[in-house]
Amino acid sequence: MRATVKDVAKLAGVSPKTVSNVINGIVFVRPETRARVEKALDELDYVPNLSARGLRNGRSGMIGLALPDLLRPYSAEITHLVVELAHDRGWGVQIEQTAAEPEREFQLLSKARANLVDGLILNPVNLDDSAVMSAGPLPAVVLIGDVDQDVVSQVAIDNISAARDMAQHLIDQGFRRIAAVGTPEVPRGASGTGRVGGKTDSVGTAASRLRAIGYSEALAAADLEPIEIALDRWSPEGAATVVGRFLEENETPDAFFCFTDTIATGTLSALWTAGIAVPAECAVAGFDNILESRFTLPPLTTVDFDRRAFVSGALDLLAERMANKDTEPRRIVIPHRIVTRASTARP
Amino acid sequence: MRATVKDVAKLAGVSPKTVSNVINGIVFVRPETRARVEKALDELDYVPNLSARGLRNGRSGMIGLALPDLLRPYSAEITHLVVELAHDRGWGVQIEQTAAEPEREFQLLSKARANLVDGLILNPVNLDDSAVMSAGPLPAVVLIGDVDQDVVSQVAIDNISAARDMAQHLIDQGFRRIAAVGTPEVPRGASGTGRVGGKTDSVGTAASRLRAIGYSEALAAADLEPIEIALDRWSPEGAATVVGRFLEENETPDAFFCFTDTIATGTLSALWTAGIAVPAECAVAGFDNILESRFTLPPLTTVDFDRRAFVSGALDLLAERMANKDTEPRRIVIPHRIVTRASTARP
DNA sequence: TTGAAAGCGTTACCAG
DNA sequence: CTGGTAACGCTTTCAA
Repeated sequence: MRATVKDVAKLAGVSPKTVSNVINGIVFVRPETRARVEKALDELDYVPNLSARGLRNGRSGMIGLALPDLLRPYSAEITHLVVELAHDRGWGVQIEQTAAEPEREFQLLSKARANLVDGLILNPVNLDDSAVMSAGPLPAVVLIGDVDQDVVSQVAIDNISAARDMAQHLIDQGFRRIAAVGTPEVPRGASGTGRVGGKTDSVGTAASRLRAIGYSEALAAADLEPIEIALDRWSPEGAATVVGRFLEENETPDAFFCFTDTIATGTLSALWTAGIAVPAECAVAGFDNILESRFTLPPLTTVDFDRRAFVSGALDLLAERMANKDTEPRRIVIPHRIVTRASTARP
Repeated sequence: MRATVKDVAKLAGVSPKTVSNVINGIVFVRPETRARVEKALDELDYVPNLSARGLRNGRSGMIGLALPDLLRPYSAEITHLVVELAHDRGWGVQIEQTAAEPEREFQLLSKARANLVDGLILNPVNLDDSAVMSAGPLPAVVLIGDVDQDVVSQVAIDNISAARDMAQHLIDQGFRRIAAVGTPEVPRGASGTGRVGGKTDSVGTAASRLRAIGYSEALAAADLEPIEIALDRWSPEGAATVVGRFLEENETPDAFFCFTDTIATGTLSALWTAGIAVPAECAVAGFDNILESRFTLPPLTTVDFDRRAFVSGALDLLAERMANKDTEPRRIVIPHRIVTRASTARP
């Protein structure tokens, strides 16, 4: 059995409270006593029971991180940073995946892992403002992504303008027939968004919708015809399949604007398979600037933003909410920029 | 304030025990009483406090997952599967990263997150058998990777023979000058295959050492000269830089055997930059068969193993240890195979 | 089948 | 500066 404060106290000849004081190191303890306690601590190889501590002071020292799909390199980058930066603050990270079941987001939001996490960073997919609103008394939550709501704090990039910028970059390069890959699966028309709880079908993720809007706006402004290629899931295999089929059935466009770098990976593969040279015959652009996109062939033009600032901002906001639930929700927008690489070089 | 069992009990006009019985659903409760309790549960939006439950039961319902570098797509795949399969067993997953500080592995091993996790899946890097031995009374731990020890349960692939098989595949394809990328950073001096004994300083990760051994063995058997390109970190940028420099200073080999697919990504990029065609002028092979390797240009020949079986095995072993700490440590070896794609086609 | 009470390991309050 | 004691919310003896 593991040693407890009582055991340590007994061995050191002090009370449990004193041991606690030594461990938490806030209160002044006489150096001599402290030494005795520390010796006992060491001797018994004392490890605090975090469940007990969590029960007592109402905080577990853990935060939750909920991402739609952990399989993607983008998720890996976010996870990596969250774990690293949370560690610096002394927090552990519990990880969850939401895409498998739509209601999971809502569950996490309303229960926050039943007090086992002190706060939650949620990258919502299906969630919209109404869902957030109706979640009842909220735990400390920060959304990462771009959801139109002001109930909880949020860190985001401006998806619409980023997509517009990228589409504009492609237009500026002289491309005319510019296809978007990764648009929502449902023709937009119903402005109402997907509602969580299984009542309405999802019409695509928030990011997907917003990027589609930015793309459309830029093309409309240049009087170009949009070409939308929908994807049910943002995976390389999905993109390769769908784009491959598109290439068989359609004239090759001047450029593909892929809504993530992962999609671009699949698109590059499909073009390669079809024997179409990039960028000579067709350009490709991505979104997110994942680490690997510098090493695709050719290297990928993409939308970049400071991921560390992004995650760091999320943790700041979370700390704020955890310290005081009554603070106004804040929103941090991280700037973005187009990183130009060979994949969109002028033919 | 959140509702507790007491509140629910009061509202339903029963005792806390009955509420507990209803929640855990093991003991028979009269349907009528059950209904009343469930109504109260619902009405008060009761959420159990997992810290309290954890304190009482001695189990938190969470496991830890510790990987060296969360940034890699390989880590994302493992994480994805662990979260998914652990979820099926009703476990939450706490995630940790170990590569940043070498002692972290040891800490995790000896403390297991101070009882906040019931078990730990650890992918060791620096750990060797002596470290495992000396960790003292062990929590439920399963190692993923290939460490030469039999103190704790382990799931692994046979790295040596997998690397040998891949090297042999390259030899069979007719390549003679075959370079390995990702070998340990050994101070050259020890005999060819830097074998490492118990206490010696680490000279690279376990996987790196074992793969180097398999590679050397195959080349030696074919009477070929090994060409080892060491890497301090298995990243695409590292590989691109080091291989790029290698290409400037040396004659291009017939093939690169990269010790991970991530390294292969960087290698392909370096070859592309140098204007060397793959596989026409130089072949490239990887290891792990990450999702993206089907979509590199050209698609990557690599070592594949059933990742789901791998993770599922790890969870089985962990469950075994958690249920009964006195069971013998077991070792599961997952079979591997070479997946042949265009990157190693005969010139 | 249900109720009362004890206790898991910590920390906080209040004495001394 | 330190010791006793209570309490966090839950589950689990034991009794009824």
